[in-house]
Amino acid sequence: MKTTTPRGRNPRGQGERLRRQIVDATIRMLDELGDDEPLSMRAVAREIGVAATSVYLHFADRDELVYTALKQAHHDLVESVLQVRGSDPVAELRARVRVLGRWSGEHRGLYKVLNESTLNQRADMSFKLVVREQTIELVQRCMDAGLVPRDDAAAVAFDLRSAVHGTVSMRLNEPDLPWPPLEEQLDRFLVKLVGVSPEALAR
Amino acid sequence: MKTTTPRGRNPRGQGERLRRQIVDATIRMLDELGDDEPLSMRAVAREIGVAATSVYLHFADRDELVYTALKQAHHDLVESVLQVRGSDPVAELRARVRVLGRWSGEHRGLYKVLNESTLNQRADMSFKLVVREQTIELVQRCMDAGLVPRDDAAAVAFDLRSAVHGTVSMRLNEPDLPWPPLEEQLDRFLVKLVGVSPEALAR
DNA sequence: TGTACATCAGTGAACGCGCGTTCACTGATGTAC
DNA sequence: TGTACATCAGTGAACGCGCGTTCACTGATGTAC
Repeated sequence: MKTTTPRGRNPRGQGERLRRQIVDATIRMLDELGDDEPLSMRAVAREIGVAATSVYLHFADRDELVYTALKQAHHDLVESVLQVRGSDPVAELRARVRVLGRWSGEHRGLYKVLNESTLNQRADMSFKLVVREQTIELVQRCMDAGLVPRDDAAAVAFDLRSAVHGTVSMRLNEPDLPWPPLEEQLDRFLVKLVGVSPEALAR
Repeated sequence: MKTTTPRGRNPRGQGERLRRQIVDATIRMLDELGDDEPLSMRAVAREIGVAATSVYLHFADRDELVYTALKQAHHDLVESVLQVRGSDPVAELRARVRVLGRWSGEHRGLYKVLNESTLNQRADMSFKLVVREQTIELVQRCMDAGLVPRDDAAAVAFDLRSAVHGTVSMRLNEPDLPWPPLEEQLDRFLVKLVGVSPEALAR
């Protein structure tokens, strides 16, 4: 689990490299822990083979480090979800939901920390609002294209996000239970909650 | 926040009283913390005005205490959800979902610890399966009574539980966002995911 | 009725640990003159 | 070309803290004889 490079001092002007290593290690460790509280400055430093004090060269305190790492991780997630394109708004919505589902399975701990850690109450996580807005907009586009019944896009998007988050959360928190296939369930949500026609999904 | 009774030694044969106090305090503190990791034996002892060592008279270690408290809390929740009756299966399902929603709002921390703490992966939380089974059974009764379209009851129940858990989880984790009314959303879930007719809910 | 003993419901001091954070420092590399 | 100085990228020792857990103990109350 150690970082690849054997640690030597970075050349002059490259001090930011350590910063990147610290953030990467923090993201990795948060993903393993699935919680922010038990992540320690000392453990991060140990992970990359550096003195604990060196972390303070780049981050004022633990909170700042964790916050930076989460923002970074969330940014990467949003990037991969939003870059998805589809032949029409419904296909795009479906693809996005699937990418989110897959990401959550591949980054179980990060998903938990981002959405369920107590940090949500202690720090400003407003960067998460993008997802909310993008989902509403995309649902609206589905309606505008006449692909799903016209309705309150914000409410429909919220219902969809709730259901998707709910099943993902249950799967992550009790990974040992025998869960039914996620993608089929996501399709049901699109059909039942958004009003996508089953034929549109079969295509 | 302290326990009511000023602490004196319990009379002979009443040693179990302390045990109850410890569990109650633990439940209270877990509810405030919304997480099991930061709960300490010493803090529990402090809370009820007893030596830290006294906790060990009743619990072998921290895990045993937390586990006992959670089991207790879950039992209380299940009691209150399952005792709900309705004039027909649909009314009953709706009432149960509402009770769960209300409970989660009143015990935000407990709901989180029960459903989202890492304890789910470390301890045997199989007592939670009752809820799953009862929901399936009730959905099945709704179908048998011809009140909702016949379908795979297990899948429908799972979809419903996902959606309900999802919205509750989002609301709990970001309590400061301006969430739309919960009960209306729960009704939408009943209509869209289970197939309850809107008229049945209007009654 | 008296007394030795057992049991019960706790207590206080101590252990070793990992933690966040601060402080004064080191030693290589570049820069001004 | 040489050298004093500044800057950069770190380090090591130390602080005080709260924690889980163990250990030997205390002192009131009941019980056998």
